[in-house]
Amino acid sequence: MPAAQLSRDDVVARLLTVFRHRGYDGASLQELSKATGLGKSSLYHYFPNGKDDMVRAVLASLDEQLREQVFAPLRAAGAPARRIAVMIRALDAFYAQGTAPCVLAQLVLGSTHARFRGPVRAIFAEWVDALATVLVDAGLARRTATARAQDAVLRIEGALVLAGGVGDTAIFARTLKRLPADLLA
Amino acid sequence: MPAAQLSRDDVVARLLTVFRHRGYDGASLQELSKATGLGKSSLYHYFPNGKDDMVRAVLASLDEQLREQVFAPLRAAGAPARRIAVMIRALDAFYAQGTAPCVLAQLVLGSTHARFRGPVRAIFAEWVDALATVLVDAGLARRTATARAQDAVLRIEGALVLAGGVGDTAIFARTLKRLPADLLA
DNA sequence: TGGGTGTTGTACCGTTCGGTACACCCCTTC
DNA sequence: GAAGGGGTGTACCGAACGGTACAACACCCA
Repeated sequence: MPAAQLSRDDVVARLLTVFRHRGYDGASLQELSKATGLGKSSLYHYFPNGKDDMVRAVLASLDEQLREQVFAPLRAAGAPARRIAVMIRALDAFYAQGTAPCVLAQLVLGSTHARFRGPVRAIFAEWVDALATVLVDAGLARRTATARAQDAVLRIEGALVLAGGVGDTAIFARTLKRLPADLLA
Repeated sequence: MPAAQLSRDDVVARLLTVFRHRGYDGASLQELSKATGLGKSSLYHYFPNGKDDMVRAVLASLDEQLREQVFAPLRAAGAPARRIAVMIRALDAFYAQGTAPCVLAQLVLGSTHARFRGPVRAIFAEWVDALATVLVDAGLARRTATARAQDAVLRIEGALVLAGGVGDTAIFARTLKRLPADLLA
């Protein structure tokens, strides 16, 4: 029950936006505090181990969010193309049309890559697996399905980097748009 | 003329390895000092504006390095497939088979994305342009050539992220391997 | 009405941060 | 061998860092 009626989920969501934009090292307690409206003492009340705990909470929340918005639809019944379309719509929103960085990429690069390896790896693995499931359902062999799923995930991550790098969000949009055809080809 | 006979280029190269692994915020002067063998005072002698100058030197060095090892071969005469192969060999070495992060991605994400936007954008743009040139030479229309060139660059960046994220460098290797065929298809 | 619990602001801790001042040292050049 | 200047180590600066201690608050339940 934080100050301004923020639920724990809301707090974690705000932490996410700081970490995804600043990275672990760039996210200071001061900024985290301002973004959540919680003083340092409250932050440490909810996250006793400081930034480390905050990132873990962010990753757990992200995992849950992706699970219901992306992985579950991907594994649900229905036409493969339709299931992929659901994922794409969710990703477009989550990454704000390519303007918002991926917190996973942020954590993989940087000095924290060892510390959060487990949860980060789990999310990526689950993502690839869910996507591969669709492709298997579409008739592809498991091996090629997995390879293509990896290619899709890696393209999304790369599109965020390149779009940010050249300042052209159309790159992200185009990458998303081409995904279904390339996946199901 | 640094302490241990390091040339300026060697110093910048060592700065690059720190920044690519730690990011801007994660790279402390202490680590930069240790990596180069230069004391803080010497570092500030060569780079009067501190980390900012160091990163600019790193980007300039990277630009030059890519120019001669990647962009020039890409634009040189010869069969398109051959030119692309040269690029791929260079990238495989530069990214240490997918184990070393990209400093450009590091700077695009993180809190520095505005500060170094210019040089980062220039490098990405030049890379895409050089690659598109090959594809135009191979007979593709300019528009499709550019789109495919962007796709290739973004795949490389994404492969580095995903390979790091799941701890599987084979993802990077496979991505590089498939590039020529996908590019020239 | 009186705990008790969860939550918070304030003040503070030691450390490290990026950055500076300066004396010194070596090596050249005359 | 004196003068100069590039290069360096040492010591230091104020600020910000991540993190803690603690007293007071608000609120619920008895």
